[in-house]
Amino acid sequence: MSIVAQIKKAAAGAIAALYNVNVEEKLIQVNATNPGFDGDYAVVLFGFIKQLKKSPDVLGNEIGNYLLQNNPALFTSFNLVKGFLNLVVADAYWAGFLLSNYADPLFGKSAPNGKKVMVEYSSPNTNKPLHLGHLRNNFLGWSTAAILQANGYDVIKSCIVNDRGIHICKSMIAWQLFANGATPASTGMKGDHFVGDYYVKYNDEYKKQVELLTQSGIAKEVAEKEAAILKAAQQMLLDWEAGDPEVVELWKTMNGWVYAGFDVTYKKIGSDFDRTYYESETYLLGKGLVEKGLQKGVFYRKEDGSVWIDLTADGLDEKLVMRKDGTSVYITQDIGLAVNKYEEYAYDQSIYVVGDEQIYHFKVLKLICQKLGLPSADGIYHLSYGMVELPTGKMKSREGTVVDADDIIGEMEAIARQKTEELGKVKDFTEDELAELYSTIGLGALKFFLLRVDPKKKMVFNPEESIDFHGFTGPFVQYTHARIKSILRKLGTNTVNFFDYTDAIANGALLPLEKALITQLEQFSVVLADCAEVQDPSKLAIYAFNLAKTFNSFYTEHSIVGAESEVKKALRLQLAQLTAQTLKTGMELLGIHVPERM
RNA sequence: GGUCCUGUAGUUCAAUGGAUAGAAUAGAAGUUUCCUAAACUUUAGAUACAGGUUCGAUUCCUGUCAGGACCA
Repeated sequence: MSIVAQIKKAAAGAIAALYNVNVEEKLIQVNATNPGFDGDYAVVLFGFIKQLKKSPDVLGNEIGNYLLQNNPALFTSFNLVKGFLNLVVADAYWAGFLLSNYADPLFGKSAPNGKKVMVEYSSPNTNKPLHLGHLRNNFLGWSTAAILQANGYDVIKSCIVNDRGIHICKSMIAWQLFANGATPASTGMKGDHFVGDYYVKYNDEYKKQVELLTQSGIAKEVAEKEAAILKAAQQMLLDWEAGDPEVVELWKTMNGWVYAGFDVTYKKIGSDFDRTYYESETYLLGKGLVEKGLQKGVFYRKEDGSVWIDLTADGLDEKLVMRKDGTSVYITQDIGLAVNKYEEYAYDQSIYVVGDEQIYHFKVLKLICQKLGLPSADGIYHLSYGMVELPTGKMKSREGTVVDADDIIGEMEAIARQKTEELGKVKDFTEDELAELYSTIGLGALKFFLLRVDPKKKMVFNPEESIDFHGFTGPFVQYTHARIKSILRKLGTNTVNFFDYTDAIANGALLPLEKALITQLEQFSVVLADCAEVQDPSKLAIYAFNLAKTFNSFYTEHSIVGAESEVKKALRLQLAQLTAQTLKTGMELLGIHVPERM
């Protein structure tokens, strides 16, 4: 049990014993004692002074004395500052904690809890390569899945590929018109970039055609609908839906190119999926549910034949679920897919990692599923994240300000190389080892940068700052890990006698930085559980950074090799070992590797 | 028109209703015969505005202003 949980339990016990009042442990506030005051953790008393009709001082003294008498192994003293009961935790307790955990490879993680969670993330369109926004999605989705898994959940990672629709038809038509049979192989291009270029070409041509039509006196709104290339793309979509063999063949070919490109990027960034859905296989799924909804009276049909649901009573709008021509809309497909997923996996929760522009969409999705009485409904959860913006504003593909995923990864690796060469610390590495290190550092910087911010908030990607490897960054944490591993290699944990030194740890034996490090390590499992509960990896990134920072201060101040006693040497070595292990676990859960040397 | 989100140092980000609002970076000043200086130490600098609830508000409520997203 964490120290905070133990204090809550002990405080609740004290109140029950002293005043015969039952207080829920959850309602007892325990904070870290502020620096400048004596103590480790503080029980906040304000909440009880009314209920127990005692002044903070009287209450604090009574509870403090009771805690001391009944938990002599845990607390050594207390003090009162205003309404805060500051408790000093015994140094021997901290030492005992360290001794029993320093060698545990599963430190911080939880046993299986029997709950099944599906995490859907990435969900690319197949008409263009991935960009920075997709990276935030991928990193967030992968990391959330990993964190849930570490907390005992059975996790299924899934992906829905938007492989059909007007967007891919636009690339297809442009390829037919302009490519002269060129392929990724013939041009030496990565498939997703190749297809993306034809999507750009489509838009250029479309603009040109609209321009020409407008000049010939046609109104702009009409021109935008009548441009020949748009008509051709729309026709192609109809042909695709009708199963025209030639169109389907081209569609398969071009999607194949894109997948080959995506595979390279996914492998590079470490995104993987247990189950991949394709929109071309799921887009008809929801149709049967429309009939069911009509029968149940959840949906209604308008005069023109279109089908709607009225959500105004829930503060939303009326929402179209089927067009008058009988084709379904996005929301209908999503309902169908949700049902499908539930039938396949019987999940407790289904998390959708999707941008915050779709908050409304997911509200509607969940609500409709609930009204239809689907068992898949209540587990639906939209993990929304904010857009990634540039200092100049939003990324706009039309203005060419989109940061390409492959480009930015390449840039980060190049900087890692440059920096590594400047410092010259790994001159004995082979080419393969160097390449791996550059990838570890470059991707580590990028992932950390995108994950260190609360997912819900939009964030600004400033290329100049983001490529910094100093301060609150991935490489900072990686460097701290490498440093510790260097010490462990030199000292060799086998050569040190790890005797049980708890008896030798008198109160006050731990120096401030030793204690700061050990208390921070003790919080790891709590932080990890909290990350899973609120589905927010940024807390883990912040924790890892703070832990590394504390270690660096400790490292500068106190020698491990030249410790003043055998007890301190063993203790500090274990501290270093557990810190390295915790940094590694934490970073791996963010999808970031930590190097042995850098 | 309606719904929702966000406003914190110059900048990018923190802070379960709790003590003196933390970091990073940029700025200023330092640290290497000593376990990796991608490090460490010191320094200056912020809660958009106005009310309300509370023993206590960056946090909750109302309004204003600013930025953003979505629905038809």
